[in-house]
Amino acid sequence: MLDKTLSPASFEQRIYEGWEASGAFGADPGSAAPPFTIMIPPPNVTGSLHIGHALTFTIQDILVRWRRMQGRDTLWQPGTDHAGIATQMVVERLLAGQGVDRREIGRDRFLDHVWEWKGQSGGNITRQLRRLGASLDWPRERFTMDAGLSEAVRKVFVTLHRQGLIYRDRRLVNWDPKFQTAISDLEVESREVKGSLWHLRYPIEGEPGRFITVATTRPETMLGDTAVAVHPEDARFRDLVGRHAILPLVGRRIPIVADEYSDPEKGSGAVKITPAHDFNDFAVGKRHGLPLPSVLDADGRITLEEIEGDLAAVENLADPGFVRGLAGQDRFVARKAIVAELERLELVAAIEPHLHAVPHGDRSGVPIEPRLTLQWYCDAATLAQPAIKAVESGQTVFVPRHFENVFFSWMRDIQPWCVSRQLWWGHQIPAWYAPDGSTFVAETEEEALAEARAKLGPEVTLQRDPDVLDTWFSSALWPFSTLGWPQQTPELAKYYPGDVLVTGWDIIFFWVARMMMMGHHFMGDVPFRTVYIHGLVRDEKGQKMSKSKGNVIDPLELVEKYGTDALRFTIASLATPGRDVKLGPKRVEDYRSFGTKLWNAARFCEMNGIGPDPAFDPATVTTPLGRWLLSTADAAVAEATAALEAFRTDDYASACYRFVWGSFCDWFLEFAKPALNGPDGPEKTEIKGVAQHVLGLILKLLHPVMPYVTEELWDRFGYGPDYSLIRQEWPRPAVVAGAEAAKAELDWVIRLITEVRGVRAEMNVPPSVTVPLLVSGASAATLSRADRWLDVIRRLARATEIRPLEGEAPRGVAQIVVDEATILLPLADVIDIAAERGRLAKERARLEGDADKVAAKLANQDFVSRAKPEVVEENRERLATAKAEIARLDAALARIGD
RNA sequence: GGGCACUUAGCUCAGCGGUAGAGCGCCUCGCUUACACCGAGGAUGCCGGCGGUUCGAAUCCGUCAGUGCCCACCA
Repeated sequence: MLDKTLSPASFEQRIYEGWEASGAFGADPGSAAPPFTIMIPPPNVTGSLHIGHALTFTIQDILVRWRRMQGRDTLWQPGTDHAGIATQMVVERLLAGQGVDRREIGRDRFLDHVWEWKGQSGGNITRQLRRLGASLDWPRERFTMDAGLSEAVRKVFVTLHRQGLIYRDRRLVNWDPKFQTAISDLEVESREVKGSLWHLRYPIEGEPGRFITVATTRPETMLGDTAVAVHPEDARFRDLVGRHAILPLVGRRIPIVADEYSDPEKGSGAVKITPAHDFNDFAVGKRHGLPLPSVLDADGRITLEEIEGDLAAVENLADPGFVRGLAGQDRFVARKAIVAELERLELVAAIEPHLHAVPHGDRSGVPIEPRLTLQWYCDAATLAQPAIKAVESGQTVFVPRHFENVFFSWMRDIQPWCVSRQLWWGHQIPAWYAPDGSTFVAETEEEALAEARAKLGPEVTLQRDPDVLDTWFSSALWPFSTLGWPQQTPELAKYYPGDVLVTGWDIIFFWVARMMMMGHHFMGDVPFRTVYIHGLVRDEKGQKMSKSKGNVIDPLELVEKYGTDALRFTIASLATPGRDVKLGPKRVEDYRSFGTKLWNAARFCEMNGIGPDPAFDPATVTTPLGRWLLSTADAAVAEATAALEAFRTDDYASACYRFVWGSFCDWFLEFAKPALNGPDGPEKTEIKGVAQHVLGLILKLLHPVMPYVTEELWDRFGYGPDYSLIRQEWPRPAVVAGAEAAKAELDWVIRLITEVRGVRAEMNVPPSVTVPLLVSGASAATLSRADRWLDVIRRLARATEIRPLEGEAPRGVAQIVVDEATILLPLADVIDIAAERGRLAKERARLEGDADKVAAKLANQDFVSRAKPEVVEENRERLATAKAEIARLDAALARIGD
């Protein structure tokens, strides 16, 4: 016997282990079955499952389980990401707690610590994925820093370098002063900051008492100014172009140049140019051949090294002690000091409060410093071209489609990708330098050395580039590196390109775009055919979840409390493509009842001896109830399948919900009760056969979204060997003989019962009162129908009997119209005649309003001549039906008397 | 500044050219032998505003307004 209540905790773990042990998740490259491939977006190896994971992996698992049931050779490729900065940060913090600084212990020992940490916490996320029910092909699990993937990374780097698509360049990068590394444009986020706009007066050379005022938000960088720019058309400054200003504090003579970058509307109309600390100024500096002195070091502290010459030359112009004293000061401390000093010198013309966007490191949270350094870059613009074409031509399609615009707009204006990071945890760049500065890029040190020796002589020694690659560099290779590339494996041949990539819109640029680039370049084909973009999970109020807000939902807590299936069903129901999902415990609690409903329906079946019957053949079903259920089930299968094909897990969940709850439980099981309670016979046997058949079908239909409870029921009922539902064939819609007639008949019964219930409720007839149904004006077919369904109608409509009305209607009746028949409920004792008359009149008015609208439509010549014929016909029928019903209501009103 | 999305029942959202839908919530009734995480019944909408296209618009086009987001921008 099934327990009275559904308790997911009692079987979830056992079932998952059963599946995994049976190899049900495994792909088989040797099989003839067509593949279905999803590459997991690799979570951080040391991370733990958050609600966003629950969303993306639930969607993926639904697709995977469904395709597997459809007979596809399914590969859901698992793995984890080394997550360079994030992981290094965690371990650094851990060590700091023990009083250890990574710089003290050195690179090798630090990396030992990171590997140790990975060993300790690396299993968390995969254990949690198992709890979610994710049917990943675990034996194929990969890690972005395992030997194979590292080989792929080196191969790609070397190849792109040979092709000129990876190169080293000295230019401004986004420098994160906290992590002391370069980061890519994508890792920078703008934050609105309340600051000030300082108007500084720079003296004009040779004209004592005359100044040019520049406006800046960053006075501390003035030490590195090498020009002042004004707009060429700006009359205010025309006579100053070509002359020089004297940089205060430093005394450097800097040219006043005309450049269109300067905006006369902004600030004072003149702008200081600091080429080494501002991206725009860098471009201006290049145009005018200006020097590029850096005045901030890796920590974001003032350094005077590169302006020593200036200082030495002109020390008489300022207080040398002040400038010297700035050396080593933090940039924000220096800002205050410089402003104070300039104020003292009366060189501050104005200070305006100013709200502006300041770039911050997305992980460090500190303001980013543009800094002139030597880094490795990838020529993304070139790699982007085929990727753009692939989306344009539909080789890869985004779902929903409008995300293609997001993809295009970024890809068409893509900047060189800075791929080097000044970190230790990651793929060390395979580049070696000789003492003379020559660079050797090779997959191994031996190769690099051999090359160097050939070129520079046998004595040469090489030093490896200490930097590592951006984590997303290895992620970009994920769709083929996990399959064994650069080796030509059977997996690579069969599972590339993948079918679907499922991910959130927040990493289209970071990951999707880069996989598109690398996949196309190295495999000659796109990495996936479809990119399914889902939203982000927010709390019930639509707020972003964050630790600081304290509104973070732990998916494992929800699993603990409501069961995995409830969480999965909730997510599936709420996930509309591309839209954010508002989720809270309440929603999961609501959807949990669906699993309970299924459980209880199954219990009912069990109690009535309904169970697997291999001999049952749907084609032999003759009862209207059986045929109705089978055809309704088929419609649900068709709907669910179409929804999954369109990546609509919400529609899929809703189709299942409506069929199971609305059709199977509310009507079929209720209709089946009289037969099930009655004596054995062919009808009872058939109803039981249909019930077990459709219960099995329901379990299959729901399995992708609620794998645990369906598998448990499958096993408990003995539909197949243990843990075999996962391998069952996905149901196909079938043609059911006599489906139309059965539907007409059942619809009639359902309407009759619903109408009777309605009028009873409205007349406040207590459920304990049962009444006869007197039928007037019914056809012979209707009377025989009523007879056939007598037991059901008596039970569900609280009726004593159904018989034709003979002679005059009794006094005090409530009346309902079902098709051609009018049903009278004699309720002399309880009925309020006036209320009944009012009810009928209201119904008549509603119908008349309806009829008038339709009649007006049909009177419109344009409508009749231009609308589709079937629409016109449909309206004619509607009018006729309404009119007939009005006539019957008139009769009913007459019957009721005064 | 450029772009995208959204605005439908109290709440959360489907629907995207032919009679306005679901879940939850709410109201009334009910322990009818699967289920109170239940059953039966009910109320609730100028489908953001204004124009246009169409025989017909919640659905298509334009426009305005509000909301959210992405990209750019340390004068």
